[in-house]
Amino acid sequence: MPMFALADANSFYVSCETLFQPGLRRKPVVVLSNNDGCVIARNAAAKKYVAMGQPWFQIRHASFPEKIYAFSSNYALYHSMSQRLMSGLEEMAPRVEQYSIDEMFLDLTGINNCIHFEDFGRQLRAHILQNTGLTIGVGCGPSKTLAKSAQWASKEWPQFGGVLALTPDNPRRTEKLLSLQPVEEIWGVGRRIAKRLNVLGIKTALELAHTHPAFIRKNFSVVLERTVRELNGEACIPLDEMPAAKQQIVCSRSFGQRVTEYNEMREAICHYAERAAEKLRAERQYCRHVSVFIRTSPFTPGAIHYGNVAGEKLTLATQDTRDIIALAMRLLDRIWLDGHRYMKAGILLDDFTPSGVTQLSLFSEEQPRNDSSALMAVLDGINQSRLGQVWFAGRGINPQWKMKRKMLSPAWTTRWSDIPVAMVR
DNA sequence: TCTGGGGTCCTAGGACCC
DNA sequence: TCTGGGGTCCTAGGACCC
Repeated sequence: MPMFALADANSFYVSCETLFQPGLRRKPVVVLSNNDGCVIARNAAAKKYVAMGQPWFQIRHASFPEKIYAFSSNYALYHSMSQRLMSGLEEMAPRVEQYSIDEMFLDLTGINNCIHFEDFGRQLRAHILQNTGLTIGVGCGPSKTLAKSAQWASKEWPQFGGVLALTPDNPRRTEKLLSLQPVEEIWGVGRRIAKRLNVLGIKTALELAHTHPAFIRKNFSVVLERTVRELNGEACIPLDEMPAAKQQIVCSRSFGQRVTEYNEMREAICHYAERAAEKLRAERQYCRHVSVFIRTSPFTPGAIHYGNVAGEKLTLATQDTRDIIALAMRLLDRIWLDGHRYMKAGILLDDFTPSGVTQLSLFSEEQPRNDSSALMAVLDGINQSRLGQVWFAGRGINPQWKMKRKMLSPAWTTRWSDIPVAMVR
């Protein structure tokens, strides 16, 4: 019988911030999305005042019984803390799957020959706390979905001390927990599906578990059918140790202020194209398809919302920034309309192949650039060295539209000049 | 004034083939 | 009355995740 654990950090982004400003730990703290747009993480103290996804401008001027501390997202810090967290977890289990920036599935099959699952969970917690300063929750179950449910419960009820195991030898306990879990809290059930299930009278995880899989498959999908089976302890979703190569790369951003000039938009698209090409090379892939999209804000009252996307296939697969910028510029020209106040734009690369020269068309005039890989290697080498930066002129210098990050914390763990100093008297 | 970014998988339907 | 059947490939859109 397989056994999975899910380990996940408590309010990860906020914890990363308060780790270096411990005085804020018990105060309400939130982390904001890019451009300081809306709330994407809250600690326990902030949960009673602020909803997930709530726009910051609504909160900033509202009055609360306590001051709410806000940080712009600092992904350099979160990534570096994530790496420490993940290597700490890897040390404790032979087979693991990193599921998100702060979550890891661990294969615990057979481990109960030596130690109880919950004792193991407590060891895991202590190990991570000591090595990173982060507090994690641990849920165990015979399927990934049940491990997720256990982890949800470990946070919902503090008396579990952040560790909870659902095991086949105690089915009553699993039933009890599932009867208390609303369907929208199940892993794989989002708002839409939850609504439809509620209409059918299925409100709790236990009620979903007791619904016939064939009925679910017919009326919903094979995905939800799998969830039903997983809730019944049947492991349908295996541990994925080697995540497959990416199938698409997206670079998109909302602007710090609206873009109305064509030249500004060109700079932005050029910048995103550069970033996307860099990511593509880091993945050691070549792409054969590029799309560009631009859109206005759907929230502006009165204004007509405009959004459009254009895509095109490349004759030759490429990972050369010059090819991707050139095509992106042509695509932008197809969808650009004067007179709109654009809020967001982006580029998407897909249709990947692991090597550049696939099959040269007999009649194609186009030939691959022979200096490409050497030049790109030099570009990436300089930019990764952190000693200097080079970029394509089309991106411009210090543009108006760049991201707002007014409340950014220092790069505590990734920049020498920002390393915290301990004062000893 | 002000509302995130980056992914995955599945399905339905159209185009096209013989 | 009744207007084929079966297959593949591609794309757009919808659902989900953090």
